[in-house]
Amino acid sequence: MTEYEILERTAPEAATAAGGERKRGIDRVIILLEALLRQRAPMRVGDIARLIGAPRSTTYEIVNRLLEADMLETVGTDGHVYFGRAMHLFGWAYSHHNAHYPRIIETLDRLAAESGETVQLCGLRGNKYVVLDSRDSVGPFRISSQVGVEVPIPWTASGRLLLSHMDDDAVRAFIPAEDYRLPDGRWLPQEDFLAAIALARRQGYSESAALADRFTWCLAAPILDGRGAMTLTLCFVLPVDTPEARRIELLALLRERAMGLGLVGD
Amino acid sequence: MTEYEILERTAPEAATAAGGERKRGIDRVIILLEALLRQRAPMRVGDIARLIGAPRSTTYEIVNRLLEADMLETVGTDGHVYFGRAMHLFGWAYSHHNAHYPRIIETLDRLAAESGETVQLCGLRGNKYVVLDSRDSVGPFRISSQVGVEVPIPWTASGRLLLSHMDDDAVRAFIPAEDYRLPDGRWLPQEDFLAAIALARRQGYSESAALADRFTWCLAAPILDGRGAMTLTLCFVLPVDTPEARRIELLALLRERAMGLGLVGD
DNA sequence: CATTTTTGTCCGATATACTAGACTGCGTGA
DNA sequence: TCACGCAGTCTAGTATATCGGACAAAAATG
Repeated sequence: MTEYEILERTAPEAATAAGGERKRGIDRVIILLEALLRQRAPMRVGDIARLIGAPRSTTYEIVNRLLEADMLETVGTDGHVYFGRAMHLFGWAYSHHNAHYPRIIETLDRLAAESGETVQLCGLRGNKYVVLDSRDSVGPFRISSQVGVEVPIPWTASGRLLLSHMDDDAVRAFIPAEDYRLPDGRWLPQEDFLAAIALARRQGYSESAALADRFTWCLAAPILDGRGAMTLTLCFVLPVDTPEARRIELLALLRERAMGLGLVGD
Repeated sequence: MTEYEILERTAPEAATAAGGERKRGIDRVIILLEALLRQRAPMRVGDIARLIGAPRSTTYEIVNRLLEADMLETVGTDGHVYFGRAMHLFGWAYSHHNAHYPRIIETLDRLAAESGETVQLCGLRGNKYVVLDSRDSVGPFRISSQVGVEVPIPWTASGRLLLSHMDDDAVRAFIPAEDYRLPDGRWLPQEDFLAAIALARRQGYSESAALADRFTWCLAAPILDGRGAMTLTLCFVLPVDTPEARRIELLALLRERAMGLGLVGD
């Protein structure tokens, strides 16, 4: 089985992208970078071309230009490419533009070190939820998570907090219908989701068991930015059998630390 | 004085970019992102247009497309834009593709915490030196440094290590002539630089006093990757009056930690 | 070994992305 | 009030970026 066939299997919709259409370079670049992010691994130019539905010649042209600019770099000797150093610098500039980002990361580190559990920094990207950074727990059966992978918002505890500034209609308009279908096939009733958001808003935290999968229990607390908006959350991802006493203890710790990060004028 | 005039002052060459030339979108995007990185602050679209020498209509077109893709995002209410969340994710993917990047960052954190000094992770980008991450010292007169700013390689201690895989001719071809001119106006003789590289190669570390500026003393040690290549360095940036005993102590610590990071098969 | 697939580069034709410039509306300062 | 500069959008025309396809060389495949 070629690498491409594997790719096609994981992202068939992209592979069937309509051919014959002329697209501009910028669009190709954006599609290419998104594809590379989803793939999370270096790819060969030929495979990229097929995956994003672009002509080979065009793909070579674009990839070479991006290599020149250091936005991509070659990996290994057989023509694989992946993100380049320029991306690191752009991304660093993005994160650190928020003046207390270093404090957020420090908090993330300390929470992980003190608890030994998986801790994540989460936010939205468009109408999806993404993990922005994480510290994975250490045990033999570690619960780890993929930074940058987009997940339907209703699958997550943090999502309930991140939407708590919206009214019901805004939420209804924001979330695509298919995102209410949980990974195990169950459909989450929209009204339940709206109620959960309201609850999260009242409580100032959110908790969910066996939502995105059967074996995790998530605790999430908001980080308020300078203007009191809730654009980031900290969250614990615990094994679902964590004793209640410990969950309560960790929730308190999480809320205290998250609270300590916010509202400190910008 | 408008913001633009300030910008022009700091990057006059870009502002005088030849007009009237038609460029493709990809090139505009790359130039735009580089400009934003150099500026290290949100900019308004009009100012971007002038700074990168692109027509206003084109700049709006491109900026809007990048906003849509989350590679840029609006900041504040008066039309400023800066890097967006997608950049964070691309950059994260870049750094963490190196499997032991988390260990490198952990080492950076520990060195900073234990010493209280400024510690940096450094590398090359093209034929320039860049700081990839740093932890700044805490004292009242902190020596801080800008991640992502490009600096001529001969100005840095790390640069001597990062070129140590090249022979003299390769170095001569690699470094632009004007990069031998130090910030204080002195010219560093090329032969001295080549000798310093050879010394760094023999010693396995590099040290420089009052090179990039009058008041810092830099210590650098290499991080070897899986194949023994020297693509990253860790370095201390110390006040120039740091007692010799302490410098020796810190150098030993730095070398030990940097050594501990390398050669652990990929 | 012969056969097939893939890689990387090149080229001419043309659909179109980019540009110049016009236009509106807002805010500011005289 | 007017004059001015800037933000943001829109349009028509053309310079050119993109595309399909051809090609040689390299790498799988049988």
